[in-house]
Amino acid sequence: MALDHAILVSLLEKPGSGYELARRFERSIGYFWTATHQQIYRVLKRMESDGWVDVRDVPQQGRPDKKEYSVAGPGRDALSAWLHEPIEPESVRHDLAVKIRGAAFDDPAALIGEVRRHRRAHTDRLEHYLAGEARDFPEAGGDGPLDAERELQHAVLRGGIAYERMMIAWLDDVLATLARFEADR
Amino acid sequence: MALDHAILVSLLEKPGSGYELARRFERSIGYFWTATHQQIYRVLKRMESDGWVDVRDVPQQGRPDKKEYSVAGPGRDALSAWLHEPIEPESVRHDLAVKIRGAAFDDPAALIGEVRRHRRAHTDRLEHYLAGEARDFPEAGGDGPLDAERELQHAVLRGGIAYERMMIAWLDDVLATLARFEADR
DNA sequence: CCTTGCTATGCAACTCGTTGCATAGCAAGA
DNA sequence: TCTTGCTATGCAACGAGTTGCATAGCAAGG
Repeated sequence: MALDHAILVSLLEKPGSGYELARRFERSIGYFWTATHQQIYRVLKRMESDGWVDVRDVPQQGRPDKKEYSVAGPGRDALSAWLHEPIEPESVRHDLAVKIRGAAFDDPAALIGEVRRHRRAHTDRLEHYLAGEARDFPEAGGDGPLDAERELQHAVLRGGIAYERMMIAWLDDVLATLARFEADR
Repeated sequence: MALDHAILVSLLEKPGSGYELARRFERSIGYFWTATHQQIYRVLKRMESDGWVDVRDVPQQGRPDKKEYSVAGPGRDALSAWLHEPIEPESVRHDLAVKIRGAAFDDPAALIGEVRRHRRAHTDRLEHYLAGEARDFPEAGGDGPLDAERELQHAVLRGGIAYERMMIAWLDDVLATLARFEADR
């Protein structure tokens, strides 16, 4: 149940409403954890009734009021406990890999368009990450004072960058493989 | 609902029982798609009643009888239809990334052990993949006759290998980052 | 005024995935 | 003989995640 913890981390980084959290899950946090607004509202409600988060009604002008959530003591404790217990290395799920192996029983070359589409999605994400890195972490290598929040966010972002680069290279490999079947038909 | 399709692909590669499928999902298929035996039995039952797969009772000596499933026409059609429709690039879920960002609000250096554990899991998997590659795809580069099933399985395996190598390098990066906080406390 | 569109929150129903438990055949060793 | 352990299948309950829908405030433009 790491959605709870992902929300707690996000609220520790910056308190916000369910709506704002949902937007973050489309961006920064969402790079390694996805969630819809439904899930988020439900979890926030549960965490509120468990005393993990505090709520504050924030009137706004020009837009509807919002409920701003922030992490309370018990929520912090729950997060800390989770951080100190081991978790299983994640299990991966790649629809595309299923498709690639399945293509052997259909028309391999027909997959080329789909793989190209995915490649484009990954190059887009990579560019997005790199732009974010240039914007938020400009002092590359300049070892200033240790800011845990910044340094660790940067480390996670570097992971995202490495992942996208790996995927692009692999999809090129797959495309080269598929091309051999195209020449064949 | 790609579990259906993952099972169909696996049965096309080789017919088998629910139990055998569950074992494959711990190994080859499981590298990019996980499933427990419960899920598998449930899906097989549904696909059987939908006519996607055929069943055959296979008596065995020395062990309990089994039901061997194989893909029927409608199942093949369903797979083919899925192969030809676009899918969304997968959404990733990395508990460990949540932990790393969360560690900023706890004790970063306390994560070192956990990250090392994950690194070990990934080096183990990498070695396992490489052994499988050496065993099943020895003729590296030797462009023999085009066998779609083999070539595409190999391409997917290369993806797994690239993924593990990327993860190991990134976890080393994370460990170096965390080490700076250890020196600090 | 009316539509479109963004912010903001939520319910209900459903499907997918996990966990615990149960049963049963058979082999091998203590 | 009794236990352990692997093969083989399955039910029941629960929790996580998805999808469709609903409501409402407010702004901007046609």
